[in-house]
Amino acid sequence: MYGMKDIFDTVKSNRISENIVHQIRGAILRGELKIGDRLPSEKDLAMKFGVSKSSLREAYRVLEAYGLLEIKQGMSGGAFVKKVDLKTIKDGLVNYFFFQNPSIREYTQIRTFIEPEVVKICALKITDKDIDYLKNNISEMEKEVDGEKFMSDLDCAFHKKIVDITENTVISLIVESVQTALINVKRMLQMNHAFLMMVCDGHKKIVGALSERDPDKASKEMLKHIIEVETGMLACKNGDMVLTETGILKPDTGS
Amino acid sequence: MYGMKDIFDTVKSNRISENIVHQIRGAILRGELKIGDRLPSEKDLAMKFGVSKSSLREAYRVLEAYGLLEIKQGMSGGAFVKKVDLKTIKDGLVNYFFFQNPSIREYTQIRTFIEPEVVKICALKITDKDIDYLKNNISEMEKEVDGEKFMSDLDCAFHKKIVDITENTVISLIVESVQTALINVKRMLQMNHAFLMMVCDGHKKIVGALSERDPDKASKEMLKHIIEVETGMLACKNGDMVLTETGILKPDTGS
DNA sequence: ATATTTTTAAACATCTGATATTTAAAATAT
DNA sequence: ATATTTTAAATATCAGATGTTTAAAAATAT
Repeated sequence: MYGMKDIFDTVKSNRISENIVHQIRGAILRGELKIGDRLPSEKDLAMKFGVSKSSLREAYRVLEAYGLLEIKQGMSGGAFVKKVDLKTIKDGLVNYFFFQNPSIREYTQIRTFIEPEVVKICALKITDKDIDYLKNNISEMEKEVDGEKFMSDLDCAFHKKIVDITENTVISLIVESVQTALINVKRMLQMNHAFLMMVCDGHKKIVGALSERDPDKASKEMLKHIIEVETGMLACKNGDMVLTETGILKPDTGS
Repeated sequence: MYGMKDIFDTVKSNRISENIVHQIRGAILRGELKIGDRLPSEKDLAMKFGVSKSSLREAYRVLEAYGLLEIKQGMSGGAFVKKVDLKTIKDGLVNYFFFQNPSIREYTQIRTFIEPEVVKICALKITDKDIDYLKNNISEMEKEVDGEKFMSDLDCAFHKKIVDITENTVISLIVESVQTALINVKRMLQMNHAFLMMVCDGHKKIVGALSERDPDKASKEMLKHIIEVETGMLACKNGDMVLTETGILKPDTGS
């Protein structure tokens, strides 16, 4: 008998709500319930399942937390099957990374693997309209070199735009998520004016290479930019420092 | 006034439970609540917040769905702050990818960016014990070339082991998640014996290169393996086919 | 007829309070 | 000491009442 332990999940809960969550999620993932479908009202479905309203409500809440349902109040309201959106996933990753607390190096490493390749593809597919968008993004950024909060959004939007041009939903998800997580790290650091100028400059060079439709040049500029950002972030905190659970920066005393 | 819309999130709900979720999640993410901390009992906290038990219960349920809390019944039970685990994230991604329904190409592309680089690092850090583990994994796999279900787990474990050697939590998360998502696609296809043999063969060559501590060779073998798997999967479904919402394979009529 | 306002009903949101079940610890018996 | 039983704290579930939201229907005014 080959490792039975690997086949079955350990049963830990017999909660009614979990059972219902499992059934409804299963129905969605099997395609029996489609986007926009309206589930029965709490009262009706509770009756049908033979459980109390509260148990059913909890199930609906969990499914809503998963991003699988949208629950609307009022007449012709109810629970509707919904496409899971990126925000749900990103929020989950923020929660995950909070405890994982990856180093700047860890974030940078994955970026150096993906984004230089992404921009290569991008150089071959990019349109003039896309280039205008990116150029506009940079000018907006230059106007805002003092407002870090706006910068973060523009920085995200820049990298998001580039990755979206590849039309690969998996890569988009990953790049955007890493970007979001990194922004959260940046927020903790006090980025100075020089850093923000450096970011703008890097973006300009990338767009320059993209305008020339030069994949290799774009790739090199992207790699340089990512490394520069890492260096800048590390410099923003003299010595090795880590983000602690209290959100305060303190020296990394090693593990 | 620079684009106010970008600063504030649109307020959509005034639900009590959501407010509580927001507060508790915030306290965790600010580090005011740490792993293992026990929150007050439902009754007590409901009193403290001045809300009903049911509203508080819903909040606890949602936080549990996020993976931030573990709720235990019985004496000295209650709600405990918990590190978000990988399963929570993976399940979320399964939900997300179900609707996104990426093509095999999209999965393969990201793999070709990451895993050949990962295995390079791996070649420099791998220990003899790690190699034994990988070799053992392959022999297990060879024993099971007929039991596809077991194969999937072993296949995942193989790639997981390699990525874990890099000691980069961000990359591990991504590789494992893509792997899991891909396994779900594979499950829908009827993988034949030849395919499974090919996987084993690819793994053997990768481990061979790793044993020699040859990063470039390992990288090339990994890339070859990934492309072979893609080709094999595409071959498993004559013509271009997609995973539909009903879980059935049908010809991709293009978009 | 058209536009505005009011009413209405369906559905979720919240509250109250009771009962059942689970579980670890404390008490008891062996 | 060990095994068993009891107990108490906490969640799980249920039932039913009341409040709030919301879109559609009805009534009203223009």
